[in-house]
Amino acid sequence: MADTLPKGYEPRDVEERWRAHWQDNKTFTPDPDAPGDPYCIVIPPPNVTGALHIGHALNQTLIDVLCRHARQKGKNVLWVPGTDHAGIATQNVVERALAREGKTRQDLGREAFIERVWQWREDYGHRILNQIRALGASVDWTRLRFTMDEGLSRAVRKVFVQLFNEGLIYKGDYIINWCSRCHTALADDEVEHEPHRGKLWKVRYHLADGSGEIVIATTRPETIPGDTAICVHPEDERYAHLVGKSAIVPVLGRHIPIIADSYVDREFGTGALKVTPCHDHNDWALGRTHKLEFLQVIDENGVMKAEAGPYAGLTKEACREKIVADIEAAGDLLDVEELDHAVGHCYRCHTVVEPHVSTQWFVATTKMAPAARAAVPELTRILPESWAKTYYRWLDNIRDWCISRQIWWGHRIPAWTCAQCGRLIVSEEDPTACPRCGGSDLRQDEDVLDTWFSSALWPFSTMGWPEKTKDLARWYPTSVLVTGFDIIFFWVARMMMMGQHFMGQVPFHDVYLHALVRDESGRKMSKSTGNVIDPLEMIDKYGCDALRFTLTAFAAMGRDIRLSEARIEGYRHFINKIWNAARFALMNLPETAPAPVDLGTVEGLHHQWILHRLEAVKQEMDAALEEYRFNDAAQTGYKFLWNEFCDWYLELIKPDMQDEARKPVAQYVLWTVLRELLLLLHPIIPFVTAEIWHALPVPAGQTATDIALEPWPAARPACVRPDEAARMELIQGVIVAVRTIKAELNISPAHKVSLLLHPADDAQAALLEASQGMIFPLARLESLAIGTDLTAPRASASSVVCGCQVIVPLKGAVDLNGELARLDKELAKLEKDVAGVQAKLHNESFTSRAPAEVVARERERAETLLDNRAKLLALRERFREALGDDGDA
RNA sequence: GGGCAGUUAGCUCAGUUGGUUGAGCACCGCCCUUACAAGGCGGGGGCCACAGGUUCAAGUCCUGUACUGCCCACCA
Repeated sequence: MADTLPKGYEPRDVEERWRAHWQDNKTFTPDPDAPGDPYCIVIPPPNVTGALHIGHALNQTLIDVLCRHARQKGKNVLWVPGTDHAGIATQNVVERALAREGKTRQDLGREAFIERVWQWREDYGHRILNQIRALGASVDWTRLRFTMDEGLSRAVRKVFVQLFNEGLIYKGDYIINWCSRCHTALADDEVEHEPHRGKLWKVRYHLADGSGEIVIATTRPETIPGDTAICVHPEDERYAHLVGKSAIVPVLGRHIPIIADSYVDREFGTGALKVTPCHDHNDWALGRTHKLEFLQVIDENGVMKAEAGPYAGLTKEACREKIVADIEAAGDLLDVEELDHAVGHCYRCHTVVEPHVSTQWFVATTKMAPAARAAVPELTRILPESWAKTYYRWLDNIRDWCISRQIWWGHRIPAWTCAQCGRLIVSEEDPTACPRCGGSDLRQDEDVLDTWFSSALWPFSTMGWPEKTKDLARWYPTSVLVTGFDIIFFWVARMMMMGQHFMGQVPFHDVYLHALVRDESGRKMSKSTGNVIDPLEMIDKYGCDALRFTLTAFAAMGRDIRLSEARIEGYRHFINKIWNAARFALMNLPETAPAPVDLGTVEGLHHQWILHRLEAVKQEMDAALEEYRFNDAAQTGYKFLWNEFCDWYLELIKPDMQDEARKPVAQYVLWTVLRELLLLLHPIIPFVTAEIWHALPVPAGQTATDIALEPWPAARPACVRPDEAARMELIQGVIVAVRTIKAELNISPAHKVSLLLHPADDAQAALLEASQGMIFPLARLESLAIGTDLTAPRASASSVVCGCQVIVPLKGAVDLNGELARLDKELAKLEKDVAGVQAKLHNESFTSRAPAEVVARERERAETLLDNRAKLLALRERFREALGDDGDA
C-alpha cells in the first residue's frame, strides 16, 4: 500500500511546492527549435500599479487552460508574460504618494520624478507578477516583458518614426478631451459618458441691427464668452429670416453671425444653437465648415482666460454662476429647465472632461482601419461571433487617434524642434544637430505617448521586434488573444492595425472575448461598492484549483459571470473529492505500477463500462477545449469524476480488491483511468493533479514524472463499447430501485434486505446472474434470487426496471400503506409518459414525416413503458391482496 | 437615438446541429457503509418571460411585446 496522502486536501503547501518546481525547472520555457506546431499567447499585460483582481484571475486561468492543453497536445507552446507601464494610472499613484510627503511632481522636476516612478516600480511592480505566479499560470518567466523596457521602447520609437515618415502620424491643432486633473489629453474612448442631471438655460441674444432677437438653449452658459456664431436649421421657418444677420453676445457685446446648418435639431431646445468652436466637439466641426472664428476662453486648468472679458480669472464653475446672474439681471434669461444628458468623465480619475483645443499628435487610424476590418473573420476569428459586429462598427466610424499625453511617465515622443530654425525632427536616435541649420539647441517634445500605443505593438514587440528573432519566426502570428470585451477598442483593434502594418500579418488567429466577472447580483465589482472578491484571498482560503475550477466552470461563451464566494467554496469540495478518490486508489494499488492488462479485451462489465465512458469523456473534453467551451470541459470532467468514477466505479471495485484473482485487473484499470482522468483535468486544476500524479505508483525502475509535461491521453478505440455500457445501466437501475424502495419505506440503508429479480428475458437473466457480485454490496442485500418461477411473498415492495421486476419482500414493522402510495406515485409517472408517447405515435403525420430512426426510438420506448406499466399494475394488484389478507387475518 | 445580450427549479447558471429540460448551492428524509460528513443514499421542486408563426415535433428557428443589463452615439 502506497498511502502517502493526508486525509483532507491542504492546498497551500502543495501549490507552493509546484509553483517553485515549475519555475525552478523552467518547465514552461519553450525551445524555438523544438518540434510541434507553434502555439502562442501573449498575456494581456496588467498594469504595474494594479493588484490582481478577479478579472485577471479569469483571464489568466482561461489562457492557462488553453496553454496547458496545447502542450498536452504536443504543441510548442509559448506564453509571454509581462506588464504595462500604464502612463496616467501609474503617474497618478506616484503623485499621490508624493502628495503624502507634501510634494508635487513639479517640485521634483521631470527627471527626478521619472526616477521616482521607476523606483516605485522596483518596489511594487513585482506584486502583480507574484499574483500571476500564484494562479499557476504556465508562463515563460524568462521572456518577461515590460512596455517601458529597453527593447519595447526601441520598438515604439521605430514604429513612431516609420508612421511619421509614411504620413500616418501627424501633429495638429484639434479639439480633444482634456482632463484638467490629470492635465492631459484623453483619447475619445478614454472618456466615459455618465448620465447627469443638468440644466438647460434659454438665453436671449439681441440682433445687432436692433430688429429683434433670437433665443438659444445651452447647458453650458460659461462658454458664452467663446461664442462665435449662432446656428439654426436651414429649413426652420421660424428663423429663416434671421440667417445672415448678426447677434450680440450677452454681456460681452461682440457681434456674431447667425448661420444655418442641417446638423441642428429643430425639436431640441429652441431650435437655435450657440456655437463655441473651442469648447465643444460639435461646435468645433461647425466652426470648421463655416470658417468661424475660434475663440478659446477656458484654459487648461479650467480657468477663464482674458478673452472672457469680465469673467477672466474665474473658474469655469464660478463663471457659470456669474454669467447666468448677469444675464438674468439684464432680463435675457427666459427659462431654466432640468435636463438629463450625458457628461464625459476621465476614465482614470473621473473628473469631468473639458473639450479643449490644443496641438496634439495623431495616428491616422482612419487610414489603417480598413485593413483591420477586412481581416475579420477570414484571417482572425472573433469569438463569440456577436462581437465582430461591434468591432466592425467601431472601425467603420473610427476617428484619428490622439496619442499625445501631457504627462511625464511614458514613452516620450521622439520629436525635436530646432530652436534656431524651427525645424521639426523625428528620429529613432536622439539627434545632436539640426539637419537644416546645424543648430544644436534641439528641444524634445514634452509629451509622452498614450499607453495603448506601446500596447498595440505587444504581440511582436515582446518577441524582439524590430530584430528578426527566432521567437518571431516561430510564434508570430500568435494563436489566440484571450481578453475581456471591454478593451476591444483600446487594444484589440489597435493591435490588429499595428500588426498588419508592421508584420504584414494579423497578430492572432483567434480572439476569444471572455465575460466580465460581476458580483452575485450582477453588479460590476469595484472597490467603492465593496463587492470585490479578491482572488488571492480565495486562493488562500480555498486553494488555487478551487478558484480556477469555479472560473472555468462558469466561463460560458458570451455570458457574464456572477461570482460569489459560496461557489468557490462549493467547488473546493470537488478538489477534495479528487483527493480522496486518489487516497482510495493509493490504498488499493501496489508500490509499483500494476502489471498491464489488455484493456480492449478486459473482463468485467464495470471495467468495460468505465473504460467506455472514459473514451467518451476524453473526446468531449478535448473538443470542448478546442472550441473554447470551457464550461463544458469543466462540467464533463466534474460529472465523470464524481458521478461515475467515484459514485459507481470505486464502489464496484471494492469487492474486487478483496479477491486475489480479480484484484490485478481492477488495479490496472483503476490506475489507468485515474491517471488519464488526472491528465484530462490538469489544464483546469494543475496543482492537485500534479500532486496526485506524482504520488501514484510508476513501473519499477522508473521515477514519477511531472504531469505538466505529459501528453493528452490517446484514444483507445477498442474500449468503445456501447453495448456493454448499456448493460451496465440495467445493473445500476436495479441497484437504484432497491435503494429507492428502502429510502421511501424508511428502511435504513444499512439494513440488508432480500431481493427477488424477475428478468424480462434470458439475456437479462444471464446478465443479472453474472452481475450478482456488483448488486449484492451496492444494494446491500441479505440474499438474492433470480428467476421467473420464483414466488414472492405477497407483502413485497416492487418496481420495474427495463422490464425486469425488482421485488423486495417486506418483513417486520414496515409501513405497508407507504408502499401502496409509492407504487401509485410511480404508476402515475409512468401513466403520464405512456400518454405522451402514445399521443405521438397515434399522430399520423408524426409516423409518416419524422425520420424513421426517431419513430423507431419512440416505438421502442412505448413498448418498454407499456411493459413496465403492465408489470407494475400486476404487482400493485398482488400487494393490495396482501393488504386485504393482512386485514382479514 | 442606435446596437448587442439576457429572461429555464428558491438562488446562480448549463442545455452543441429542433426529437422525453440538467447541474451546483439551498430545502426535506435516512445514514459516521473501512477514500471523502468538504461525505453517502434517496426525495420534493420548472405551462423554459409573454404573444404569434414555421414544423410531424420548438427551451432550441422566425416575428413582435415586456422587463433587465451592457456597449456605442455630436440633441447644444
